[in-house]
Amino acid sequence: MIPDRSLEVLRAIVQDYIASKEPVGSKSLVERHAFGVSAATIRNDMAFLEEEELIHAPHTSAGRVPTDKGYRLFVDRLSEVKPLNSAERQAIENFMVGSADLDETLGRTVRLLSQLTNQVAMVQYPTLGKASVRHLELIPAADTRVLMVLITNSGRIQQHVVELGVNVDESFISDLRQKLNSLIAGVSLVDVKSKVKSISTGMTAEQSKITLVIVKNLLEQVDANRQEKIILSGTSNLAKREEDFPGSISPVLEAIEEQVVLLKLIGEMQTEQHGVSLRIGRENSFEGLANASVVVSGYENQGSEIAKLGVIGPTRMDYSTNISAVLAVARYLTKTLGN
Amino acid sequence: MIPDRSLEVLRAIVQDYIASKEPVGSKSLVERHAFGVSAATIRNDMAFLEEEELIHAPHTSAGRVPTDKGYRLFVDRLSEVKPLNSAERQAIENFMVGSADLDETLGRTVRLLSQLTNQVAMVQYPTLGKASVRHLELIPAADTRVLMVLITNSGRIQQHVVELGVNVDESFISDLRQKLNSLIAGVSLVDVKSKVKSISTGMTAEQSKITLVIVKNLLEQVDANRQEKIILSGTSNLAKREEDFPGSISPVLEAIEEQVVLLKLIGEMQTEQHGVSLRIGRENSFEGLANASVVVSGYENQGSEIAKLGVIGPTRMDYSTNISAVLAVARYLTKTLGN
DNA sequence: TATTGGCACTCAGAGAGTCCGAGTGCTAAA
DNA sequence: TTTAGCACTCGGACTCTCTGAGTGCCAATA
Repeated sequence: MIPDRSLEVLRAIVQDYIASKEPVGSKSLVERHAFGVSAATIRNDMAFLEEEELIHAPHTSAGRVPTDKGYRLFVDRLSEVKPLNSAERQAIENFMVGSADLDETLGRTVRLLSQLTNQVAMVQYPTLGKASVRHLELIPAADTRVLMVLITNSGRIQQHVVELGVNVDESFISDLRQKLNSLIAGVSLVDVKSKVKSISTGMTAEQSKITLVIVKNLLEQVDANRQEKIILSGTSNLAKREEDFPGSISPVLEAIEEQVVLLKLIGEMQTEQHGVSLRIGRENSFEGLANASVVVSGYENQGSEIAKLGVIGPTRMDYSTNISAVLAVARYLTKTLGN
Repeated sequence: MIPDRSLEVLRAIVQDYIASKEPVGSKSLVERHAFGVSAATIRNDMAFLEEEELIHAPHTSAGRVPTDKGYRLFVDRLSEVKPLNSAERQAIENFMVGSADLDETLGRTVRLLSQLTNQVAMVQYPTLGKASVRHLELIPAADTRVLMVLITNSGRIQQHVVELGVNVDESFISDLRQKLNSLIAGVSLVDVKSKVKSISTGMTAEQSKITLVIVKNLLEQVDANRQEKIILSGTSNLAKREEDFPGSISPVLEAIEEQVVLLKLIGEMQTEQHGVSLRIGRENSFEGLANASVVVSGYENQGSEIAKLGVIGPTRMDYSTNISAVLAVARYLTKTLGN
């Protein structure tokens, strides 16, 4: 359908455009690439590519710029994943060495990724998955409220305020805490539900009611808020690439500031080929990201908890480099979290 | 020293410039304000203000723009703190109602503040202060590491990875945890040090060594990392005010992305008059914030833990409004945290 | 049929020139 | 001390022109 040489021309256009930020014309194309044909021939190919909506001319007497569709074809069929150079691999090693708890590891990871790619980097917190309960703490807060803290053996800490509706009986809460801990400490999160099933037997109606509220919230913690958090780094890289965002970077900043938006975005993206998932320009369902591309890959925490990380940048980004950086960091994070 | 009318002229210039974003000239000044004198007189006053470096002309035939020094005089002596209107007060009420744990309360606060001011808002986490220990958890992580989690009665949770240097004996760690908890649970943070003093008596040399490492880290947690965290909101507001930042917003984004920079900045700012502290333009020691102003106020957590919150925006910001918003939100946060 | 050289055409952007008017400083009179 | 008057300045807006990179098309060529 699309002749080989036309594809080569598309690849050359994407590469040159990414490098120069200027629309690329037929003449400079034949100068910089050894096609073995004349500029006129290239022009025919370019006319064909334009018909296919893979490239687009900003105005009559300008060169061509890849469309979203063009970038998509490029990453799917034309680009090779470029292995990291040794300096970059070294940077990863240096950055991650001596990593400590989950928060810090993820924090370092997101900084690393933004530095490697010069884009905005994001890392999603891992899901609960197969982790087990380490400790459950109940802290009476206000009159009718209790702060619940759940600590898992993978080092994750979740907290939530439970509204009881009645005044807190501190000693009862303390008993309940001990009882709950003896039931679920060391128990895999997925098994918590069955363990706490009959906890309220032998209690007064009042106590039973409070217990049920707390258990319900505990199960919500275990079950629901799995992927609720994303951390970002390198937001200022957006401003440096301002010229790549027609209009303003404001909508992009707004989009990435909203955890909800990012989580939805990441949630929609299923890993495709090469282990990465990619949204180019208007493929993103968010208007604000119409000029942005998102590269995402998955990582694993201790072989079971899985989440995603990636970068966000202008559609005019260096896909090969960014894809390989995201992949490498995802692999490295999986490895770091594995032990 | 500076005649009254000249001060009035300065006030008018600041107000008009904030409203219009245009350098303001003598003629438009007399039109919009009832000075009772002619433009020529105003021009004389303006020449005087310029000599005092309170205003500055971008070029010969343009109007005048306040300098940092001019803004400083304005906020110190000329502006009145403008009380919030009822819609704004309503917004605060609505926003904070049903707030729950510390994280969520601060999260809501920072969003509220950015929405009220249309600037970048920041909230610092409260210091440990007079809180007391609720629970200490020790979780063996890797071979030689232990994850330490400290929960206080104010709902704050701190975690830290402790490197022991030797392999972890799980049962010993478990014993140690119980021992520590029985010693310090319910104890005020400031008293923790004396309580754990002689914990290692009766232990083997090996155990004692491990214990000391852990206790050292515990005390560090209690003592050191008091004000280590700041949360931000409304970063995209910067991009909307792009024209107010000559050059690029990139340096500003960089500065606020660095927790260290923000913490240093906030740390340097001691509350001055009206209960707020203010840095205008180059008064900030960070080059990247040369065109930015920072408004900060303090708030209290349960009458003892104190921290700061504020906004960052262009020097050409509406100081009256922002100062009152920061003050109101700080007061409201103190109230919310009080119970 | 695919490729090529040639050619007329297009048009954004850079540069030069002009003009306008808001704003200034100065001076001399009130 | 204030004011009216006036000459002067100069950024920004506007127009005009020119240039050259780039295009599409066509007829000749392999």
